Amino acid sequence: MQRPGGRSARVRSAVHTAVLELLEARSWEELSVPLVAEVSGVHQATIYRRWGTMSALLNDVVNEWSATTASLPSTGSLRDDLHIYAAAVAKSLRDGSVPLILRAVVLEIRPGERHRASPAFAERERQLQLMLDQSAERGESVPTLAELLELVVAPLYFYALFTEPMAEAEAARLVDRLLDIVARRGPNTPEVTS
Amino acid sequence: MQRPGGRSARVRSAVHTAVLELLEARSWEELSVPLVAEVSGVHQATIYRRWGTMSALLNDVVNEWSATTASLPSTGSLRDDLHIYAAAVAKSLRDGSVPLILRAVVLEIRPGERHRASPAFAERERQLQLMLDQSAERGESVPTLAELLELVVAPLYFYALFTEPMAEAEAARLVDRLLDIVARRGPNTPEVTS
DNA sequence: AAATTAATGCAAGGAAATTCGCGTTATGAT
DNA sequence: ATCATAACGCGAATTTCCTTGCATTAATTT
Repeated sequence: MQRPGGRSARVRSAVHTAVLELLEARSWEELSVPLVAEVSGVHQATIYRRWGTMSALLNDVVNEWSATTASLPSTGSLRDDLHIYAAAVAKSLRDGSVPLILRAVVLEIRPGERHRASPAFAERERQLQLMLDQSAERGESVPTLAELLELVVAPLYFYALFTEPMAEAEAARLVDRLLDIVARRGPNTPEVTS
Repeated sequence: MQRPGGRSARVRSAVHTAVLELLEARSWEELSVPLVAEVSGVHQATIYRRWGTMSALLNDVVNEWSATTASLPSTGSLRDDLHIYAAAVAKSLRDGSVPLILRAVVLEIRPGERHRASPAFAERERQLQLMLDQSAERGESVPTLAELLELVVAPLYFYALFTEPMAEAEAARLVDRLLDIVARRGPNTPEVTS
């Protein structure tokens, strides 16, 4: 019989908060369970028993973070929705802690093991597909999810990881290019590729 | 007075080889200096003295690897060059050890510190810019470096990191889309943006 | 509110990682 | 060939990380 409420929830929250604080303040390699224990006020043994490894703890933090991230906009116009979404992603990627969370996701990749999308991204993709579907029902010509990922999301993450996070204005440029391609393909939406 | 040759070079090579072996064989978090020492036959203390941390060692391996990577193609046709390049990147991203090296690059990002492109990428970008310049001199209409990065390189890395590495055929699709955009913009190359 | 028992705290113990002192090897200069 | 010393090997000391057994707290059931 599990006991998710009360003290356990408080401990979980304290540990998560401490991890996020440390991710912003210290460098990656000095992040450790004993440090998190000290900052959070939770005992080491508790953290080890509940999460096992630093890596698993990071993964939990990432899932929590993605779940509580603001939901997608729904203005009735795909163009507006995408602009808002792209700006939000660009902003979050500039916020400091998010690139570090990204590193946690990257660390979860195991060699050999064919890794599906990390949970954080799976949820995001589901929401994006929903946005596209709703737009299609309104009769707009919509890009595919793959196009959205490749032309908007991928560049945002690429720059954030390897060079400098994009400015929000630049992110808008990505959306415009995507919609430009879609528009040129034809305003009347053909059959959806099954 | 430094002594880069002879034994030092041999030690460096043995350690690098061991790291690459371990990156392919074991999971990320069981990678450690003592393990590298055992596999390479080089003493722990030597590794600690020369590289300091596992992270710094990984960075060194990455730089070495990028320096010895095959140079870019030069067929006389930008389209062919790009297809070959994209296929090569896609292939290397499927090869197992390279995604792991990618992680090393990502891990080098320090909080706060405004990170420019890592040396490995800076060199790659230089080579790509050269390819584009040569094509422009031949009178072809060329994309900008940013366009090439955003439309071809970014999706390749995005998929490799967060879902599944792309197949080489899919990579070709990215190149076609890029060239399609460039062609529609006008076959006559305008002034180069300074 | 009494009872049951997850979940945590605590402290000691063991395991792994990192550093240090010192003797040895062999590179590069003379 | 000889010399000075950078770089390495070795083993021990030290620090840090992780585990384990037991006592305590408090969430949940009755």
